[in-house]
Amino acid sequence: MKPTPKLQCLHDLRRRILATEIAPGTDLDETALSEAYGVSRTPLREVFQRLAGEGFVELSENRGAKVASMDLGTLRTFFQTAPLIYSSVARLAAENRTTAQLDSLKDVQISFAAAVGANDGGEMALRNHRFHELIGEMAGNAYLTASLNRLLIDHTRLGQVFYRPASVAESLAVRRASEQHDAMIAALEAGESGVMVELTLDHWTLSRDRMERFVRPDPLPIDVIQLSEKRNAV
Amino acid sequence: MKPTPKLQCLHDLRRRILATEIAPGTDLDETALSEAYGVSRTPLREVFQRLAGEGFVELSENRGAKVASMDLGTLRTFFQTAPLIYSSVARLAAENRTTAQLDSLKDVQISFAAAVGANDGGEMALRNHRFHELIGEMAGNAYLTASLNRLLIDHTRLGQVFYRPASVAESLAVRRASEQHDAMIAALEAGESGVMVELTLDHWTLSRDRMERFVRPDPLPIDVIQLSEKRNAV
DNA sequence: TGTATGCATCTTGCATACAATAAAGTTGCG
DNA sequence: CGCAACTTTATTGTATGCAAGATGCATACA
Repeated sequence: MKPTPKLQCLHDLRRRILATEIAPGTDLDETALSEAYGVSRTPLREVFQRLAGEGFVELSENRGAKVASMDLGTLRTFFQTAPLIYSSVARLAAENRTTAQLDSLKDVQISFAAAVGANDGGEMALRNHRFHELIGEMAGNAYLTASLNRLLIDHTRLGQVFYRPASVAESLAVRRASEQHDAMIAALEAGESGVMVELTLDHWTLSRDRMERFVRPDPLPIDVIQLSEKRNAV
Repeated sequence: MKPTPKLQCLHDLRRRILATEIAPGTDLDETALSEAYGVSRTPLREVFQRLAGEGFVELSENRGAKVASMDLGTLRTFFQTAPLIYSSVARLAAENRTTAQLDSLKDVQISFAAAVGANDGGEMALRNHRFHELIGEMAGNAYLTASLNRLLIDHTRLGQVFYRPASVAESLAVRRASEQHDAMIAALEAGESGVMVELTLDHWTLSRDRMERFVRPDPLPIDVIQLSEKRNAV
């Protein structure tokens, strides 16, 4: 693992996209980025191609690279697909995980818990991303991993939105999520695929509810009496 | 759609890999291929990156590109995953297909039937590939499509093996597959997702059985009497 | 005032030349 | 004769320069 500028650029772009530091739909300028990362345009373009393959960006002819957008259609398919893939991967992970992978997962979970303690929303989202990415690796199924990683990109980007504010209710949900991670590690270690699947679905439900509440928050208070008076007045 | 040499190269490499004209595991030489396709190494490398993103090839640092291998692990996960993804995609395709997509699908099926008539195994496999790729597009689910397309790559490459010989039993199976395609088109047109899923699973079973029979053929005849005589002789 | 066309500028795409890295072969020494 | 270190060679990775395409603006005409 040597920090060649090209790989550093690749990793940093991934991170920035996941952190929505670069917003979905943003055009990526070759010249500017190549100067910023100190690489020439040639390797940068290869990085773009690779990011495109992973679903981080979209390429179009003579139009350069653009961060993958998240429109209504994307969101719809996201909610449609996530439970299926997540639970399938969870089952396989419990069956196939190696102890080395389990150790890595534990490390990541420690980092995640630390971020929760520090109330660092961005860090939490990224560690959470890595946590689930690792579970994907445990499953050892290249076909599902392709799906999973794309789901995780959008999941993390959506998560950035509501990891930030950290109201009291939110931080409670985050602690709950962290506990679920611990339980998952236990289930994976024991190879209890059934438990793992159930935990994963619970985890999904928790996350989904928070996303839904963000999209459709409680309506602002309406002064009902005033409204009815108005109606009578007319 | 203009035939720029770069895209031509991309498509041709895809075709050759699917046709196992370039065998799994083969190393791809940049210099040789760039000369062959009349493009410089720079765009060719971008093609490699793209093919890697699609799962056709694997890249490794300072080691160039290699056609995606198909070892035992790959096969195992392939059989494990295919029915799940195929049926999920089938359901969505029936719900979301546009008439334009349906027209394309009909065209491809005509080509497929023609290839069956001409007994052209390679062409059959490629048209079949495109048929199922289109169903993936109909589903309109980028996450599942990522999985599906990777499955299809390996499915087509496996298929090349047994599409070739075309014994009497084989050609019967192929005709059966073609009929299933027709039925699928009808189900998609009617939006009958349940029927579509069932057809897809039948289609999978047919394909799987042929693959299994190829991997584990009927054993050679054993002269049992001779063997038992030998045993007595010892 | 609205629209169309031509020009200028900027961005992307490609090829060639050069640098770095890995593989293979050779030579020297034990 | 065998092993090891060094040199050579082949192949990959990177940079720069140029060409082609796209975008935006200005000007002219309806």
